Amino acid sequence: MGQVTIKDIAEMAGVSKTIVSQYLNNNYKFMSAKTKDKIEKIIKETNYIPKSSARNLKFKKITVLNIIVANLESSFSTQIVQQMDKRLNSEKIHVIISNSADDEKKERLLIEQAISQDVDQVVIFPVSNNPEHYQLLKRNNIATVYVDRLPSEKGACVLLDNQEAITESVASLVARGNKQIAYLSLPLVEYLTPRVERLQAFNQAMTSEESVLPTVISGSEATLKKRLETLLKSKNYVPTAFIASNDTCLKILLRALKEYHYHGKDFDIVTVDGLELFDLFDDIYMTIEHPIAEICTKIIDCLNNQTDNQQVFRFSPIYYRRGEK
Amino acid sequence: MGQVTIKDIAEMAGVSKTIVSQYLNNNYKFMSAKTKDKIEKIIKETNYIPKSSARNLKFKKITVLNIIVANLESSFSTQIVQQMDKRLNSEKIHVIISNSADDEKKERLLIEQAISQDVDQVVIFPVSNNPEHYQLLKRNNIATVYVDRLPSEKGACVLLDNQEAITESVASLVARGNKQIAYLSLPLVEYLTPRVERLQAFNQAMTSEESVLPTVISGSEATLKKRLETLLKSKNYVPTAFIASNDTCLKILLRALKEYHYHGKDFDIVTVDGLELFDLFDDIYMTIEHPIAEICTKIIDCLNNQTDNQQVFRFSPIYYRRGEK
DNA sequence: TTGAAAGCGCTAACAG
DNA sequence: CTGTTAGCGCTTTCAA
Repeated sequence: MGQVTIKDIAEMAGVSKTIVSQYLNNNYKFMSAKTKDKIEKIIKETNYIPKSSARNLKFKKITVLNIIVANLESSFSTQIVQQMDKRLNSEKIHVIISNSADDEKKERLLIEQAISQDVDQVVIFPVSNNPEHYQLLKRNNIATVYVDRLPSEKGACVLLDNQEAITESVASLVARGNKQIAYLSLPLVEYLTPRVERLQAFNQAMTSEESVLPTVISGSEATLKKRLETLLKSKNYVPTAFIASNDTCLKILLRALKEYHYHGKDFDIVTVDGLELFDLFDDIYMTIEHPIAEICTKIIDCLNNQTDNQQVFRFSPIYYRRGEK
Repeated sequence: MGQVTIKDIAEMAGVSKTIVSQYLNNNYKFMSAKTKDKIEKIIKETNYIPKSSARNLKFKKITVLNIIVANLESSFSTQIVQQMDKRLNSEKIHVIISNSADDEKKERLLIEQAISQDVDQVVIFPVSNNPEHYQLLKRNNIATVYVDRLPSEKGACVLLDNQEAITESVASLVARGNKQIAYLSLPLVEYLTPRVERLQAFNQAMTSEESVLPTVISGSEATLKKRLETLLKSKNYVPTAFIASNDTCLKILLRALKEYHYHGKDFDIVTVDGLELFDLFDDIYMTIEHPIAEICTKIIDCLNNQTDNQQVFRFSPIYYRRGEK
């Protein structure tokens, strides 16, 4: 008993495909109650589910939204995915998720797959600065929203107000009397908007804080770890506060602090993302989170009003401070 | 410039659709070099990408694998997803990910969507014990592999050897001289295989350890937290060791220990999953992980030899012990 | 109320 | 080497 089709249902019900099709589209007004019941019964029995690929061939019936994340392990990504999925996935909209794994080639493949699968909407965490990828989406009339990173192509984009987040971080740390602040970042690739913007904001904030000594440490995970070790070992200068520009940096920092038995020595750590560690380490003075619900609302808005909303939208962060709860 | 189709390409190249179709299927043997070049050029220029929905309508061309996870935040799930995706996603196989969010209704919807989208293979972390859901997959000839939980329906299933994992945990803790061991679990719903099997293994291991006093604490996250607090506050009896039956329990435990300033008081914690916290807390004596690569190999094997492999496959855990590295 | 026919984008026989 | 034709599963005119 291979795939059952509309033809089978029609034959079993003793009607034509047309009637069954009407039934499938909840168009009962021309149908006798008897016919309707009969079709309903047969569909139930056979577990018939129409193929959306066939339905969409001539007339678009089902909207498919493809969320392409760059990193399945980042909490920001999974929160966006979960929220979007929860709000949108339904009989009418199918939400499918893909993972580009921070790989430019993979991203290209996924975009091509999206097009070939006749996807209608894409929400993407871009991993390349190759405009060609994104032009493909546009050419195929796919409504697109970029998340977290400014696209090389004109389009709707949502991201954190990085400037505000870091400015506030510095202000908080200074207000608490810190004179030596270290800033941790992954490699500063030019098109990785959050990294670049956050560091810029840090440097800018520092220019007006003359009494504070800043240190910037950046590099791959391994490099970052090494540099941090060097810093912590050099007994002459150890910062009193750290800014982890994302949760990966935060974890590296916490490991290093533990290894050098610096835990409990009263540091002030501020981090962007990584809220789940907030409750576990007193050293984390403040965690900065993305306003997920708000961002998703805007994403949905942009998907539906693609022409009006070809801009960049920045969102004020949410601050979790120690003792506030 | 809406969707460009095979017809457009054929017209632009001055040939029939057939030739273009042959080109698309890498079937060049009947084609003049000139024709081939012309088609190639036009496809490049127009960024034409054929629709797999149309290709698959009559003759199956592209395989679609749908991974349905129950919890996007569990590291086991994301690791499986990433590994599977890395190994399989290609021109010939599209891997799409969905999230049932531990919701039975959602799972049903996703299964129906998979069928309607003409998915060929499903890898699912089941969330219900409703056999009907899974029969739907079978009826539609979808190759299915269940992960982590025994299905209510006969089929291929891969999961951790929970018995071995917990037996080994207890043995380790006892060998280290622990006389009071507390076991933490989320609610013991009957069809949540890992929870049930692990607790059974714990109870069984305890029957042969007469000198050890076991405590079992289970419940929802909130309940677990409360019970743990009660336990830690009652100064008369505090365990010397804990077994966290998964990473959610581990986080609750670590929070509770911190809140009561028990950190650094030399507990022995063993946990299933949650390796990322291993380096951050000395109290974690051992972390038990799933052998992801091995499991994925078996999943792929089962997908491809569906008829031979309708059994349950259990995998020996990987143990990370403090000081081993 | 219902059915026949055309067509969506694509592939594969089969003719030329 | 290339084109014609039929058909995949479904929806929608349009006619009965």
